[in-house]
Amino acid sequence: MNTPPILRRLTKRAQFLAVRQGARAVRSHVLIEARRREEAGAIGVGFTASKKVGGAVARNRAKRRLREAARQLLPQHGQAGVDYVLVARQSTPEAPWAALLDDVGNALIRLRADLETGRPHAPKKRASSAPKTPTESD
RNA sequence: CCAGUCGGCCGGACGGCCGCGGGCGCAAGCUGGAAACGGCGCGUUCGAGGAAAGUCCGGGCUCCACGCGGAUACGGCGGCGGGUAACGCCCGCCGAGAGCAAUCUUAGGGAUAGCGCCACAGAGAACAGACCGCCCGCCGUCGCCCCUUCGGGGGCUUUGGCGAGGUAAGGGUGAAACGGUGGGGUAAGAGCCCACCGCGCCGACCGUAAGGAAGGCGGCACGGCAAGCCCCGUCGGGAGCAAGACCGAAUAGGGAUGCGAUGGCCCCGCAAAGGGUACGGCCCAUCCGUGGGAGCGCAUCCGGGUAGGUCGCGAGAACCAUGCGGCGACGCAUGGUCCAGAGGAAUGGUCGUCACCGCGCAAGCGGAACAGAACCCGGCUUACAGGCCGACUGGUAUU
RNA sequence: GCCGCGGUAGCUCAGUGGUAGAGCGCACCCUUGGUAAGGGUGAGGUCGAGAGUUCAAUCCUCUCCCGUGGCA
Repeated sequence: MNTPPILRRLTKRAQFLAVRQGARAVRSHVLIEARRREEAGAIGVGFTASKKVGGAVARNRAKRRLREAARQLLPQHGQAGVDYVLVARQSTPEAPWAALLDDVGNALIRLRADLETGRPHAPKKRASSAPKTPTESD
């Protein structure tokens, strides 16, 4: 963990769709999705804001704040080899900065726990590999 | 000072710390690479708007179509003159309308080129019409008066009926009813006549023009809708940077060449058997035979093209200053400046000071609009906290 | 980013320059011992919003709002 973690941005639509199949953590100001990639290495991170958040100005602002929060917190709480997608919610542009940081950090910690403990079964349930492998019992 | 009208401008400022995107540069350092060069890093510089928005017009640019030109169809525009690359935009002016005024609004060609529509109400609605009413005539009638040869006649008045009579002033309907007011006139009325107003025609003169207009003539006729069809004038080929150009993986498929394997199926040639025969080894060719092709496999190469990538992509109808021309839109000249360019998309986080607004005696607390370039430019439209400047109008006060 | 289509009753849709309609649904009544079906009656509309043209606009024109589809 003392090796400097390399952040890599997710840019392609396919990457975002893949992360949707992983674990997720919802907080009042943010929704974070995470999924372990096949190959290890850098921390992947992407940001997204739908039109529900607001106009172009509000969406840009939400993504900027999420980007800054990720810049501060992801090196500590993120895991190498995992892709994260931070999704803006309606309160993201106007939320107090401390509360937003709290939500992001909290969600990242929770996701790390989920990925480590629940990795054998929990992620695979939703994983995109499900269609290929025979469907497990629910 | 109060109320109002118009035009122009701004859209918080400065500074710490940590970060972001583009350009340029880089001695050393880390890293990839054979190298060229690149990544990290370091330095430096630039980094959203007045609407970046809506995508409603006009252009540039690109591709497609098309001999030029013109016509038709379809669509846009529509007072006149000017500005402009162009416009449906802007400026000035004209006409019409609103306002005490400053000023504002105005899709504003043609209704005797033609077609169409004008509901309901109303008597009548587009070559108009006559319900009530008013008047006249005829016949009757209540009352009064006059004349009388006593049969009746005439006049005034009340009222009723009839009329292929007059009239359109009044009532009433309607968005709109073949001018309005007053007077004369008449049986009653009427542009029937007159005055003024309105309307129509002509029009000296003024203006580049739209148009204005002294004056004259005409008793008055020609309703509205063309953002209904249409006519006239004028403009327009279509699509759009997801245009378009270039590079181009994996997989599948296409083509060329070579090699290999060829049992069957398919196609072509030969013709032994077989069959036909006009008796010419002339004709036919289902299996077997034989030669070839196609098909099959492998290799190499070629072209299209998907994912993806590169370009298109910003020195411009650019901006700033000054001067000159113009009422103005704008133009010209000189000098200066370089000013965003991504591709899940760059301006954020935090702290401080000042300025603005609200609350509060105060310390202080809270607020700060509309909104994010995506090929570029000129307009229009729409959204918007707060503030600044200038010009003008009306009122009030003072002089 | 560019281009197109649509908005009428709770729902699905007609409609035309002068009256706003149909089917389903809803309410009440009849029918039935009681429902369903059937029959009858009725309620329910800023015709997405605002301007303009017109005597008159759901309709014609312009601007805005919302929804929806296509284009590499």
